[in-house]
Amino acid sequence: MKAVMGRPAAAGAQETRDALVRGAIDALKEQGFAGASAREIARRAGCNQSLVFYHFGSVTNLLLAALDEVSAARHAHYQAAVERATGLGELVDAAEAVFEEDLDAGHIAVLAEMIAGASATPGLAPEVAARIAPWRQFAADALGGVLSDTPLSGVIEPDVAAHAVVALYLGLEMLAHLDGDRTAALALFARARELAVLVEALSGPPEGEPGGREKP
Amino acid sequence: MKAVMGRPAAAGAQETRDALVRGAIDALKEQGFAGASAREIARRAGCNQSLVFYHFGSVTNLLLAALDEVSAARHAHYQAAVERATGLGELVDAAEAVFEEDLDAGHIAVLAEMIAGASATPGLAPEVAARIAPWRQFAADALGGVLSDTPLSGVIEPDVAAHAVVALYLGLEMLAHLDGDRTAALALFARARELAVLVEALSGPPEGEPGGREKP
DNA sequence: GTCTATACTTGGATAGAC
DNA sequence: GTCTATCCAAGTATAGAC
Repeated sequence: MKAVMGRPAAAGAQETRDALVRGAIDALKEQGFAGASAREIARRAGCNQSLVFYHFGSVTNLLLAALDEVSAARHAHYQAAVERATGLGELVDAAEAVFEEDLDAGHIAVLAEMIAGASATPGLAPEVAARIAPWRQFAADALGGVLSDTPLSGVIEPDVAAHAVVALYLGLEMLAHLDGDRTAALALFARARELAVLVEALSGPPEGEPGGREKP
Repeated sequence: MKAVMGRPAAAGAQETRDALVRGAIDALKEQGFAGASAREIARRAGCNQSLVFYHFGSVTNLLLAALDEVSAARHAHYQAAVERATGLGELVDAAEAVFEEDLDAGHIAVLAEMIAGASATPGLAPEVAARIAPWRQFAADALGGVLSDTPLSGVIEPDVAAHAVVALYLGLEMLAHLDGDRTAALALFARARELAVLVEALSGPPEGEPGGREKP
C-alpha cells in the first residue's frame, strides 16, 4: 500500500519541502535576503541544514521556490477578491484587504527581498523577473476590466497603470515593513477610495444597478 | 604650512573617505546589500579593506554614510529642479528628469537596498527610516505647493500623496533595475504628464501667464 | 594613514553513516 | 530521507609594522 503512486516512497519528504519553503518565506520576511541562509532556514523548518541542498540543490533555488509558492497562492487569492469587485471603488477595497493580508503573511516582503537580493547573485535577476511578470499581467487585467466604464479609459493604459500598481505595492510594503507602521499606507488607500468613487460619479450611473439591489 | 587648520594633518584622508563612500554606493547599486562587503567596497575604492573600519568603524556605518551622502546630494538637486516647476505638469517633468538621473547614478538603488537590507542587521531599520523621512517631507512640500491651485487640493492630502510618491519611486527603481529596462517607468511618466495637464485644464487658466510669456 | 597578517565567525556545499 | 562531520570560501574585525 505504499509507493504505488508516482510519488517516491519515503515518508515526510513533502512535509520537509513545505517546511523549508515556509522557513524561507519567514526568514526573508524577518531577516531579509542577507539573513536567509541555509542554516537559518533549516532552523526555522526544524531540520538539518544539509536538507536544503538535498531537496533544492542550492539556497537560491529554495528562495525561488518560496517565491513560486507565494506567487501561486497570491494569484488564486487575488483572482477571487477581484472577481467580486464590480467598480473602481470596490477594486480599491479589494486591493486594501489583500494588501494587509500580504503584509501580515510576508508575501510582498518575499518579493521585495528577492528583487533587492537579485543584484547580489549572478543570474538571479531574470528568474525573479519571470516570476513577477504574471503579477503585472494580473493587475493589468483587473484594471482593464474596471477602467473601461470610466472616463479614464482614454488616458490610462491598463498595462502602464499595472506597472505603477505593482511598483507602488512593492514600495508601500518596504516602507511599512521598515518602520513597522502601515498607517501611512492605509491612509493612502482611504484617499484612493475617495478618488475612485469620484471618478465613478463622473462616469455616471450605468444602466444596471440604479441603487437598491433586488433579486429578480 | 600644514596642520594649521582644524583639519587633521594627514594627507589624503578625506579622499580615502570619499572613495570609500563612492565605492559603497556603487557596490550597493551593482551587487546589492549582500554584496556590499568591506572587501568589495575597498576593492572599488582602490584601498585596503581595513580602512573601512579605521574610517567608519563598521561596514554598516559606511553604508549609512553612503545613504547620507546620497540624501544630501539629492535634496539639493531636487530643490533646484522643483523650484523651476510652476504647475503640475512641470512637476512631472522635473520628477522624470530627476528619476533618470537617480537611476543612472544609483541613488535610488542605495535607498532600496538599504531598506531591504535593514531587515538583516539589528538596529539598522530606524537609522534608515530616519534618513528617509526628509525625502517624504520634501515630496510633501513640493506637492503641497503645486496642488493648491488644482481641484485635487480637496481630495488629496500632500503628505499622504508624498508617501505614495516615495513608495512609487522606490518600486519603479527596483523593477527597472531588476530587468534593466526603464521603458515601463518612462511610459508611466508620459501618462502622468497627460493626466497632469488634464487636471490643470480643469482648474482653469490662472490669471497670470495667459499664454505667451513676455518679460516686463 | 595605510598596509600586511591574522584571529574568529558564518555560510555554501559535499561525503558518508544510519 | 535525514543526520553528523567536514571542507572551503568569504566576511568582520583587530594588532602591529611602516
